[in-house]
Amino acid sequence: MARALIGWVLVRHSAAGTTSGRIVETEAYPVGDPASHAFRGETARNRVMFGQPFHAYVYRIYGRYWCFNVTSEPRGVGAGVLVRALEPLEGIDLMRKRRGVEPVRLLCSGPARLAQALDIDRSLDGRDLLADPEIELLPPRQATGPIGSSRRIGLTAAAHRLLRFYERGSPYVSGPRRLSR
DNA sequence: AAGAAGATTCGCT
DNA sequence: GCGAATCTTCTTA
Repeated sequence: MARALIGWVLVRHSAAGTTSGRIVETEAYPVGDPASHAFRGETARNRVMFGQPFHAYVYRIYGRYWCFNVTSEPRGVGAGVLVRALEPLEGIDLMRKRRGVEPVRLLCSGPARLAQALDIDRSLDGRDLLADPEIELLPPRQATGPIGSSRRIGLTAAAHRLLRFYERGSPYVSGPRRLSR
């Protein structure tokens, strides 16, 4: 599913306006993965991961940022996909205002950056991404380019597995340019 | 009740 | 490349 989500469009409707972007980078956190928040069972934080698929799992990281995930398994099974980067589509000036930076390439190229650009926080945790009025996930509108995979970023546990997926050559992928090749 | 670690980003060297 | 920022969550005592 992490691979399949490349090219889908994440749309955020808020009072300030609409922002959206094409998903160009994801990471999978499957069942049995020691790096997954769901690995040690259900808790107050990760409870959404054990609910229905295609719902938003939003958590705080390092005390200052938010990360957005798409749940991926049926009720009772804890797993999800971290959305790591978007190619900005709508609301670019609003994203600039929220992020405090100008270059389009820096607006959504990282999990916490895209959450800030789309004003995603804990209030969206648990939302149905196929039916919610404020945040929605739409199928690809255009052809998706070739997809690459690599080890995941920033992890200590199970870092060797090829569970990161990205659109090859996209300038909107997180990290240094080599990560998009 | 206290402490350590964390799916990151940014600024400075 | 390195360290700080900053706080929630989970683990251990």
